[in-house]
Amino acid sequence: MKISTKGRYAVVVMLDLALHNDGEYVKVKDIADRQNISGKYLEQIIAILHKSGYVRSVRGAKGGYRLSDSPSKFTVGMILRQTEGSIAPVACLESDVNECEKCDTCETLAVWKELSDAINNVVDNVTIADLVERHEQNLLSGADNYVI
Amino acid sequence: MKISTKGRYAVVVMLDLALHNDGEYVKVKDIADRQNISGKYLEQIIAILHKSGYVRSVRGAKGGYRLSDSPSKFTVGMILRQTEGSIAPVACLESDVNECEKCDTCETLAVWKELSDAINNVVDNVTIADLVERHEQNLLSGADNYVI
DNA sequence: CCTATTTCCTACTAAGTCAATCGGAAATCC
DNA sequence: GGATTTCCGATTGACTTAGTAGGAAATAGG
Repeated sequence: MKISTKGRYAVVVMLDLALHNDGEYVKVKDIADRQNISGKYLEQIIAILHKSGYVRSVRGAKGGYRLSDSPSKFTVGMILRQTEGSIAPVACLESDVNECEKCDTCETLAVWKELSDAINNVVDNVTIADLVERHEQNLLSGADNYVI
Repeated sequence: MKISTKGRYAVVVMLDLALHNDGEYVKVKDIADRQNISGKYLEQIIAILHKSGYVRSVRGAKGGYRLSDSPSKFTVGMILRQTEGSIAPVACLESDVNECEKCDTCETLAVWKELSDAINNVVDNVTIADLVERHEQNLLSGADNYVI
C-alpha cells in the first residue's frame, strides 16, 4: 500500500515548479538540488509529467520546465495516476480490463471499492494551488526554513 | 498503492472461517479449495493470523483452524496491518521510527497523512461480522452462487 | 560558428518484493 | 501404525523499485 518515490517526487516537482514560477524556466538540476533527489532520476519522472502535458519544456541553455497551466488545475490524484499507473488498491478496480471472473459475486470487493473511493476523495480534492497556499501559511507562521 | 494477495487472502480466510463456524475445525485445504487459492501459500498466510492470535489451531487428523474470537472483534484493518506489515501510504507515517529528518517541515506529508487517515477510517470500520452480514444479505437477495 | 548548457532518449543494474512451490518434521485421531 | 493435518524453513522465477550511465539533439550567448 505504499506510494512509490516516483509518485511522491512527482508531486514535489509540481509544487516546486509552482513555487518557482517567475518567468524563468526551472531546470531539473535546481529542483534536484533543492529537494535533494538524484537529478537523473528526476529527469525520468519529469518526462512522465511532460508526456502527460502537465509541464512545458524548453531545451538547451537557459531552458527548463514550467507548469503548463495554473497550479489550481492539477490535483494530487492526477499526478499520482500518471506516475503510479493506477492508485486503485486492487487490480479488479482498475478502469480498463476487469478480468476477475468472480468480480460480480465478490464479497470483499465492496470493501476495496469503499477504500478506493476514500483514497480518490482525498487525492482528487487537493490541488497544487492548495499546497502552495499551505506552504505560504507555514512560512507566515514562523517556521523559517520550510522545505517541501 | 496495491494491497497484496497476502492481505486480501487473509481477509478472505477470516471471512471463510466465520462462515464455516460449526463446531468443527476448518482445514486449510478446504479453504484453499473453496477459494481457489494455493493451499501451501494459504498455510503461510494463516501462520501470520495464528501468530497474531486471530485464529486457534489444532494439529493432526481432524485438526484445523477456527477464529479465536467473535467475528465482530476483527476489523479488516487489523488483518491488513498484520499481513501487509503496514498500510501507511508512505514510510514517514509508520508508527515506530520516523526517520525522515525533514518530516516536521515536510509540505506534502500533510497530504499523505490525510490519505492515511482516510484509509484507516475505512478499514477500521469494517469487521468480519459486517462481511458475514453482507454475505447473508446477498444470499437472500437472489444471487444463489455467491462466492467470497 | 563554437561552446556551454540543458532537455531528451534508451539501456542497464543491484536490491528487494511477490506469489508461490517444495520437502519434511511434529502432533493428533482412529 | 497409518492417515491426516498443522508447523517450519528453504528456494525460486518473475517483477518492481530506485536509481546509474552514456550520449544525442536543441538552444543561448559570445
